[in-house]
Amino acid sequence: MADQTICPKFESALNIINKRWTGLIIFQLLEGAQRFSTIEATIGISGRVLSERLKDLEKQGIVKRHVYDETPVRIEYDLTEKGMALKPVLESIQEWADGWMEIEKQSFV
Amino acid sequence: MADQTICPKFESALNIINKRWTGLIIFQLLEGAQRFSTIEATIGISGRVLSERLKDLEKQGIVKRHVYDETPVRIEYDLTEKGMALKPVLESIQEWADGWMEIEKQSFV
DNA sequence: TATACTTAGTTACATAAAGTAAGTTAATTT
DNA sequence: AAATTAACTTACTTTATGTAACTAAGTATA
Repeated sequence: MADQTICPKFESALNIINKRWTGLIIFQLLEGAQRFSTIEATIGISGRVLSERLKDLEKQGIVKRHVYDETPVRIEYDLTEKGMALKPVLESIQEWADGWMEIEKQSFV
Repeated sequence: MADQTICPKFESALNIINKRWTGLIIFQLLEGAQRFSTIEATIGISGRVLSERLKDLEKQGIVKRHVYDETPVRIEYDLTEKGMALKPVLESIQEWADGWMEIEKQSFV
């Protein structure tokens, strides 16, 4: 009636990584610290969900929020060590994508 | 106003892999071919969504559905070559989980 | 000085995705 | 004949995401 065999750490990891947008957010931050609006524009996520995700990721210790008290204030997000440790995951996805994904031509409606 | 820098193959790959349950389904099938009800019970997904996911994954060429015409009929799902190629992805997630995930004690409500 | 713009969000509401539970079909066991 | 199992599907509910407008504080523009 319930799961048995699956490693709970693995399952929790999937619960984080497998959430919509999380992969792309982390991928972006592997490039270096970025501002809210930059992430928003680059990956095409809505502000509402980006805000939600960044808070989750911060709570998970994957992302860190930095407030630079300049005028105007600058806020940047970057990866913690735990977050950086996800690099091989993203790389393996990239490799799989290179080897196996077809680019579908988008038909513009 | 829109994304620029992200590799479209990578993005499509993430759109598949990052869907809820997909990771766990593939992880299960890495163990070998399995029946619908086994996957359902093992990972705790609802039948409705499992049915949906398996169809998607089949369409993507990641999973293959096999009908064994015994009585009663037996249906099994397994990974294609493309699906098997996701093994390193799941392994890298497992490694990250081992290194960085804390097990939260579940408080039963 | 007033108006408009930018950043980093939040809020309210609409739509899409996932969960729940019951139903279906065909065959099998009791 | 009634109950059970497998592999789904259907109808309905709850949750997640998208959209758009709003806020606050500062900056630039007319």
